[in-house]
Amino acid sequence: MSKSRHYWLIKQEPTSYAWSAFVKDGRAAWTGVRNFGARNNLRAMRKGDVAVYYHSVVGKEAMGLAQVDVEAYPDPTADEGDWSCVDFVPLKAFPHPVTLDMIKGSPKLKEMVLLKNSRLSVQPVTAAEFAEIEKLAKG
DNA sequence: GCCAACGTTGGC
DNA sequence: GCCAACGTTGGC
Repeated sequence: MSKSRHYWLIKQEPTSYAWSAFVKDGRAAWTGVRNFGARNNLRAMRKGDVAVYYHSVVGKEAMGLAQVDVEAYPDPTADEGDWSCVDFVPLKAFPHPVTLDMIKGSPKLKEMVLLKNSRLSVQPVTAAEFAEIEKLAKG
């Protein structure tokens, strides 16, 4: 079993926490996830894994890449329940944001969880999908 | 354990 | 602003 980096997609409404704010902060604890599937994905992340940072609702585009800096630990914002968060740091901004329309228009991306289950806020991305997104981001 | 009702998310 | 999709809750 070779160890391989895993890829993810994290979703955030820019009116709540925009990519630009994340870059300015230089780090973010990804708290507030209250969905079991999303939580399990957070827990599966390993330091160094890379996540596509996607703006939902407003913009509907992938802005850049975040990297896992601290693996899952108890979410300090959870009053009750078994919830986790991870810490991300900005890795790089895309030269060109990848819009939802571009993703929908790419045959290689038609199986993305983003399209199949758009409500899941923390999703796995395959290596092939990730490579395609990076390609689209170059414009 | 089933399923209807409800709340939330997110695209349109 | 609307509504479809999904997850959660609660009655039975």
